[in-house]
Order: sequence, then C-alpha cells, then structure tokens
Amino acid sequence: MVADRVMRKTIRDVAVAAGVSTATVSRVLALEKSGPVAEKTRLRVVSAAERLGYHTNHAARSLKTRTTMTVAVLFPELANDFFMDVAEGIERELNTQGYTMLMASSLNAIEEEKKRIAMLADRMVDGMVVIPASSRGEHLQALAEKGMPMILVDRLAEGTDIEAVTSDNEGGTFLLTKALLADGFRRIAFVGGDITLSAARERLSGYARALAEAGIQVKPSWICLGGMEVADGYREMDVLLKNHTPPEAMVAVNLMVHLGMERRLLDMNGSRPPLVIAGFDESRYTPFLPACRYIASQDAVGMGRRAGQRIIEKIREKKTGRREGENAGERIIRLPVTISRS
Amino acid sequence: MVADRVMRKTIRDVAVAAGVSTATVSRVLALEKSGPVAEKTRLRVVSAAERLGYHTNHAARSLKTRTTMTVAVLFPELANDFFMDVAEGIERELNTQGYTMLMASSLNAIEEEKKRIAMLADRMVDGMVVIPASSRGEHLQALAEKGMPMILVDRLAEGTDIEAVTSDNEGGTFLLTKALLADGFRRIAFVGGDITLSAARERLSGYARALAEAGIQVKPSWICLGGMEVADGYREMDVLLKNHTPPEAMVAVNLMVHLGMERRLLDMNGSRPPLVIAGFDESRYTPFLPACRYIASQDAVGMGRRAGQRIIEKIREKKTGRREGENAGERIIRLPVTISRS
DNA sequence: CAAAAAAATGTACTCGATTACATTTTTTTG
DNA sequence: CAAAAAAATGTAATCGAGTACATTTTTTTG
Repeated sequence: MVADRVMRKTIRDVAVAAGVSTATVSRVLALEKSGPVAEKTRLRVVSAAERLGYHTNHAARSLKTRTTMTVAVLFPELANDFFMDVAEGIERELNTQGYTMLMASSLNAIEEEKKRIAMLADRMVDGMVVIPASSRGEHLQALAEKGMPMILVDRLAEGTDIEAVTSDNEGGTFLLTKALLADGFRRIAFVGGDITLSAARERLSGYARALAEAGIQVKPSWICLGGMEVADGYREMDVLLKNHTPPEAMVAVNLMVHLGMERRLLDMNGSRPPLVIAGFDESRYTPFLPACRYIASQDAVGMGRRAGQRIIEKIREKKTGRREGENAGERIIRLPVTISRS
Repeated sequence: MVADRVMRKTIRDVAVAAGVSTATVSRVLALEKSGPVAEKTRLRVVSAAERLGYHTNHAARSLKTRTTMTVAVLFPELANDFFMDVAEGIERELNTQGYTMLMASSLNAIEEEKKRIAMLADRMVDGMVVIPASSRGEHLQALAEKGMPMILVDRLAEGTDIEAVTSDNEGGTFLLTKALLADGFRRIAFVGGDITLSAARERLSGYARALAEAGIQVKPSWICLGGMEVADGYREMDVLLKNHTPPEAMVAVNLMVHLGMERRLLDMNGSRPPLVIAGFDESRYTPFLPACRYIASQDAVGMGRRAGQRIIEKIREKKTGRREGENAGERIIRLPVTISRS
C-alpha cells in the first residue's frame, strides 16, 4: 500500500489552526450558510483553510447532506455532434452552478438504458438529464416518481409526464417544406424516421401540414419511414429512385438519414438526377452535401443550457418544496428552429 | 422539505432481516471480499438484501474506503467524433469493471483544463484520463506525483513522464505520403498542425521521412503549419493555391484541417484544380470530400479501451503496490494506424 | 445597569459502511 | 477426545462533515 504523499487535511485540522471548533469551520465552509459567523472568525477560518490547503471531502459531505452536486446525463450515443453540442450546453450551465456532469451512453438500446439509469440513480446523483433511447418511458417515470429530479431532452417519451426540453420539430419541417414549395417543387418526399420517436413524428407532421396547406395530395410512396441511421437513408433513397415518377425534392428526418441519401446519390456518379434535399441539423460537413438546399438548425447548445438550468431548478424545488425558476410548470419547453439556405 | 417516498434501507436493516451483524452483511456485500462467510449465511444476507431492495450508499462507502469507483475523463472538446469514439471505448472498458465515467471538457484552453483538473481531483475520483489541451503538462505531472493515477490519450504532453496511449502518428503520415508517391505525385505538401502538439509533430515527421526516403527535397513552401482547425486548413489551402507551382498532392494533419482545405476547393466551383488530399481520421463524411484519396484511420475506440484498461490497472497498482497488467511499464502505447483508399 | 434578546460559538452525536480486534463455533490433529 | 488451529461471526470504533442543542458572549432595551 503506497501511502499518499500528503495526509489530507480535515475540518478538524482547520479548526485547530484557526482556534475555533469544527462546527464553526463547517459553518464557514458549508455549501449553503448554515449559521451566523462573526466576520473576523470567518476570515481566520478561511485563511487557515487556505494555508493548510484544505479541500472538503465530498464523500463525507454527501453522506451527511444526501447531496452530491452531480447530475447524470444519459445519451443514446456519444459519437454524435448534435448530442455533444447538447452536452457542452449542459456542462457549461452545470459548472457555473457548481455542479459536475456525469455522462453515460445507452448505446441506443433501451435495456442498456435501464441498466445505466439504475446504476446512475444508485450513485446518488442529485438529478438526471436523459435523451431517451426509445419512446418507452415507463422506467423513467418510475424513477421520477420515486423522487429523482429528471429532465428529458430532444425526444419525449410515452408514459411519462416528465418535463422536457426539445425543439420545434414540427415547425422545422414545416418551414423546410414550405421553402421547397416556394421553389416550385410539388412532388416532395419525406424520408426516414423511426415513427416511435416523438421527434420523428413531429417532423413528419410538419411536412404533412405544409403540403396540406398548399393543397397537395401526399402520395403514400412519398413517405419513406424506416429508421434514423445512415443506412436507412441510403436504402430509402434507393427505393425512391426506382419510382417511375420519383419526387423532385425530399425532406430528410435528420442528419444521418440525410447523409445516407446523399451517399446513395454519390454512388450514381454522372447520372445523378437534379434532386434537392432539405434536412435537419447543420454540421461542419453540410457544405459538402451536393443535393442539400435547405437546413433546419436546432440550437443544440441552447437546449443543453436550458436542460441544465431546469434540472438544477428541479433539484432545488425538491429541496425547498417551492417552485423555482421562471419556466417552472411548463411541461415542454420548445426552442425555435431556424432554417437557412445551404 | 419533501420527504423521499421510501426511506433508504441500510446495512443495519439487512443485518436485522437476515439475523446477523452488520459486519457480516458488509463482508457479504463488500466490493472485494473482506473475510470468510459461511455459504448459508451468505445466501441469507443476499436474499434479505434483495427482499428489502437494499442499495449500498456510495457516499458512506467512499468515506470509509477512500475509493469512488469513478474515473474522470477530460477532453479538449466534446463535439468531436474522434474524441467521442475514444470516450465510448473508455466507457465500455470502465463499465465492465464496475467503474463509472465522469466527463468534462477543457474547451481547448489550458486554463480551463487546470480548473477542471483541480475540480475533478477534488471530487475524489480514483483516476484520470486526459487528452491534453496543450503540450504543457506540468500541472498534470504535479497531480500525478501527488499520487493520482493518470493516463494521457492521443496527445503527449511535455514535462511529464505520465503513461500515454496514442496512435502511430508518424507511421500514419509516412504511409499516406508513400501512397501518394506511389501514385506518381512528387510535389506533396503537408498542411496544418499546431507544432506544439506531439501528434502534429509526429505526423509532420512521418511525411518528411517518406519524402526523404524517396530522395525528394522538401520545399519550405510545402510545409504549411498553423493550426488544427477548419479555418486553418482553409487559409493554408488558399496560400498554397496562390503558389506559382502549387503542389499536386497534400497531406492533411487531421480531419478539421482536411475539411477546411476541401472547403476552399469547394469555393472554386468549376475551376477546381485536380488536387489530391490524403488525410487523417475516417468519418461518416469522408466519402463526400471530393479531393480525398487516402485516409489514415486510427482505432479510436481501441485507444479508449486501452486507456480504460490501463487506468484501472494503475488504480490497482496504487492500491496493491504491485505492477498490474501485461502492458505495465511501457510508457507509451502506440496503436497501429491503417490506411485505405477513399 | 440589569434583564432580556440576539449573536456567536462549542459539544457531541449522526450519516452508513468498513474493519481491527474480540469472541464464539467448527474443524483438525496428535 | 482434548488441545490447537481455522473459520465464522460479532462488537465497537472509525472515516469527515454537518447540525441540534447547549453554552457563552455581545447587543439591545426599558
């Protein structure tokens, strides 16, 4: 057993050095002030702590306060720019409030999600932010009902009344579709989408509304659901191209599907038809997607910030029993989506 | 104060339910077995714990054992597929060993890195995995010397003898350059690179070695250092194009720079010269980069796994004082880089 | 200025799991 | 089978911070 170089200082050492009791030290150094302290003793304690290089032992503090100042964030996957922008937003917000972020990946599998949630909840995190891996939210609801502060992000889950922060998905595809209509396109397809995910459903319905408003009858073959991954976009584009009167323009449900579609076009080399795609989510790579004409951009970092903000408020609500924050009470916060020409 | 729905069960409750002492319960449920227990009492305890829905209180355990089963991972940024692939690798490895991953971003700034490191170290993590934001590693070294198990990933840092897991960067660019040479190119440039970062230096030197072996004299104007971001690639490509005899082929130091270069070419529209680029790091988007001919791929997930594996071994080493694991003692583990035609 | 009120500080117990050491039970052995 | 050894279990102290309650000091007030 290699002994640690330096023996960690405790509140007791500081008390001795400052000539006060441990209670006083605790009152000075505590998370939230817990009693009156004369200014001069406060200074004595602070400087003694400084001098000794005192650091509070978080395990001990947590044991007493039942608080960890840690929020767990569960993502379907980590290697995804959109999710990581959300993560940056959450982290920034948490950090300014003194919280730490614990991240985990559910690997897009609900069983894994359940395991991770149980594991994280067990670690005494103060709250959780979850981007659900699926539309089923019973396990989330159960945990929330046990008193775990929780916020969903991006996707809503069925069977829960948990607060959520997401984008105006319906509005996004509505605008994209309107833009394509304004450009004169009439045969417009909607590609991709795991229809069990709320975001996909909402996007589909924005598309449908725009076409309906334009008085256009949607052909069933224009709606190509099937998944949210690159491979799904590729496959659906393939199917569409084999149509005898293929659509002239398409709305892609997300960036992955969009990529798959472009990939399929890329494989046609010279014989590529003059198709136009409107898609969700900007990235560093969108300038390289030849068919892409419009992009709907979500404010991913902003979503993260809001989620971070709300989870902290929820944690405080639980402690104080009061409503906290100006957004308190809204079940779903929707951030606006902007569209731009690519 | 809203009372938690259910009062958490403690080891004492389990002890009563199983008709044994708390010591016995602890011995049964402890992290590593700490004493002999008769099989039948073990079963009684386990089933009692099960029945009561007992969960160990990690704060209390940590307080006693000075162990958190948590490893912090610090990234320069989160929204980066390469880093997140590394993260997935680390997480998988840690999880199979019962560890939890705590992630933070240094926002590519060394000052932020210092703050986050101090903060994380303070939270009693058992070890840290760091992708340094800069080449300066004194603060890392200092922490390591205080006894914090630490592993660097991807980039090495000066002023440290901390173990690292990285790729064969030199070999990667060597192979890329050789491939370009084999295709008949002679005027080959090297673009991008913050020369203070070890990975950039190593990649430059692989390029130089390949040209040297081919007996080609490198012109100074072919080496365009300057940074690791998209904007840097764009700028350097711009400079190169203005050269009166521009290189016919280029090696890009990383994906961001590569993107910037391609972006510059994209902006030329029809008048694009038949340039060829060889770059580091595969991504979902590389098929869309028109000038890209060769790609050197790092095994990011593998790097993560190795790092996860080594940090756990280091944590155990610290506890037992023994060398653990077969790789123990190697200061730098380098994973092979493979190249492929795009 | 004495009594009452308010402020400051201290004492000692608590949170829940681990573990050194003590005690009891079981097994081994000459 | 008694003595010694090994195994199983229990008792009680401990980790370090927070806090209820007690005590002391300072301030206010009639």
